[in-house]
Amino acid sequence: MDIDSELFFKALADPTRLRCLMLLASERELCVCELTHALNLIQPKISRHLATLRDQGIVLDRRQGQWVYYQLNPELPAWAKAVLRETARGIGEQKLFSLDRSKLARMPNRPGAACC
Amino acid sequence: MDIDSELFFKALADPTRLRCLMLLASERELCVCELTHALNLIQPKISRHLATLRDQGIVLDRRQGQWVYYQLNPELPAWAKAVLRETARGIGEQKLFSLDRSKLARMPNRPGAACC
DNA sequence: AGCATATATACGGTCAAGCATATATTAATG
DNA sequence: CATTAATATATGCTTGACCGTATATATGCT
Repeated sequence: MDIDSELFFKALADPTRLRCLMLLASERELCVCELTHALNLIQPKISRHLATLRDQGIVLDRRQGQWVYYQLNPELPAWAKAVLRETARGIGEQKLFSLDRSKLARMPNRPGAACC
Repeated sequence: MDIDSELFFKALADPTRLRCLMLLASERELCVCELTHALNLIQPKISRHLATLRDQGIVLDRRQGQWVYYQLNPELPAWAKAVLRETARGIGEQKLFSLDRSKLARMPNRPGAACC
């Protein structure tokens, strides 16, 4: 698969999208409401940013019932995956991103395959 | 050294800056006129973009006589260096970036330590 | 000093990207 | 079918980034 490097970095250059991607890098698959809760942002904002990531092929979406799950596109070129991996490794421990993870971990009534 | 991840990716999200960084990743040190020639862009544009890279600590500048040389900041955090390395490996062979390199290689009267 | 070259900055204008609010769509449930 | 929950999109607005042109600064040379 091929992506445009300029668009790829533009995608990472927005804090909301970067936080989503960092969470997706550590959690495999998340639905919009989980991301909304973890980042503590309003739903249309999350949805809009996920749409731009999807339009660029950076994430895949999958509808299951009322939920839409997003994951990193496994067909991203190797260099793009490496960029995401190295970035997660490098900044994942910063307060902002750790808090997102713990907020998600503490979310009540998480939907998803995990629980059923 | 520490950098802001959002600003870092914003820096990579502009084609002029990305091309400069890709060239610097393969050439160690380049002056403004070499970059101007290689990318075939007007000088103030190159200069302005290099200034933003410098202000963010992504590159270092060094004046030598009438020339100002730029290089990747060796004190960038490891993850940022890895991102640049992986990106160069991944997209360096695309036409745009190869052409920049060959344009540079063919530049007449290149200044710099190389020749003296 | 005066000119030429290399580089940096200032200025004014344009356009894209992001935002919040409001509304539409889709699916589950009663 | 009506309602609720989850998600997506539309709208109007604002801000910031980038651009080209013009000008300033700095260095070297004669």
